[in-house]
Amino acid sequence: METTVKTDRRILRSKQSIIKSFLELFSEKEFEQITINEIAERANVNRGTIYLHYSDKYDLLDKCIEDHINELISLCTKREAHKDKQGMVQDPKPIFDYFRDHFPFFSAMFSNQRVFLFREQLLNFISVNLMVKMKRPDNQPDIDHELKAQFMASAFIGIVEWWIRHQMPHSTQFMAEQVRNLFENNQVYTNH
Amino acid sequence: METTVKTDRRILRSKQSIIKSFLELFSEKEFEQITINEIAERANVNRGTIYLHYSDKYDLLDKCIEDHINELISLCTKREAHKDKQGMVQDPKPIFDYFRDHFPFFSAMFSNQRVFLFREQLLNFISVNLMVKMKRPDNQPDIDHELKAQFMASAFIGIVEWWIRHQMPHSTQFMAEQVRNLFENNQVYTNH
DNA sequence: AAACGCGTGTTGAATATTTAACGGCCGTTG
DNA sequence: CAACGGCCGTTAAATATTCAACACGCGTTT
Repeated sequence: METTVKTDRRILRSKQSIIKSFLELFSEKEFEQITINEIAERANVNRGTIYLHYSDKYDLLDKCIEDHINELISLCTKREAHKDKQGMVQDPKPIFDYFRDHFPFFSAMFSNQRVFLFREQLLNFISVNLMVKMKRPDNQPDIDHELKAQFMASAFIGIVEWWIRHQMPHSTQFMAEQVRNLFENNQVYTNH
Repeated sequence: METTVKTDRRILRSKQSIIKSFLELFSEKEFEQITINEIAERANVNRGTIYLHYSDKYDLLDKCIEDHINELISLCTKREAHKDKQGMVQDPKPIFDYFRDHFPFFSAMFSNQRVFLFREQLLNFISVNLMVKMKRPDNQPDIDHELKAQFMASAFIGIVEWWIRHQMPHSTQFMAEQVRNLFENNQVYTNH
């Protein structure tokens, strides 16, 4: 509702630059080895500027993850509003497109020790998203919805991780079809 | 000699950003259609900032060309200092590497009406570079050195332009070998 | 004709970022 | 132990950039 008071362009550019070089470094070396100095140097940003926006490199990593999770969320909710093709269950392709378009980030995430932070949030996002899709009256022997969502979400992430780690060997279209079939087989979707 | 008083990082980042989006636009549409507003918008830079560094879009284009010409010059002179492999005649590969590494720019240059500005400066750079390589006592019927340089430089640019326009169908290594042979056949190089 | 939209250059005040410096901590080297 | 180098996190003053607002020209619409 409230029109977010357009943030100063300098802030946008600084953050962009900082995040970009941080992710580069993140894919090159161990997180613990990365130094604020390096990030600033590569981003052509003063060291102080980083502290102006992030309290330390852990915070920086958190913010990066947060940003992408939020993007994914808004991607889903925006599409839900659009009536015909709802959410990530009926058409997972846009989700895969997003993964593809930000390959450097997700690739770095999946090939790093600190993946746990990330996986946890991603898993939460997916399972919540699936939960609401399973509200239909179920004539099957009652399987707990939350449990099932967790199960499917974990499976979904497993596939994504495999896909990213193998340099995206299939198109997003193909992946979307596969996932949709898997979902259908497990009766996740809602309508008739 | 004088250590250039390290320019403010904000200037560096702004110029980088401006030039980047300008070149993007340059490869997308006709130069005359490009507007300062567009450049600023895409670069996440205030319109005023562009005027702070460039007087108008023509100046901006000039500066872009100038930058690359200077890079090429310093690339050659630096290598001349290094004794064993001198200049662009004995080993043109680094030159081709530079073209390859800045493909977007040169590609835009060669596929645009305004190529003339660029070609003129590039031609001048090459021919001057060749001139100094032809100082040797020549037992051939006297062909004017300047004329010959112009001739060879034009030929060189022709090859580069063909290579860029065709999306670099050969490796820089291969191109360098070809060019070196052509130079030798025309007795451009100095030492026995 | 007047009114409008759109791009250009240019200003002044507000603000983000830079620079250079500080003190502190830690690991290495003498 | 002392000295050093490297990174940290923070500060004050200098500076580049932003924003919003001008006035201008120019083509289009009313």
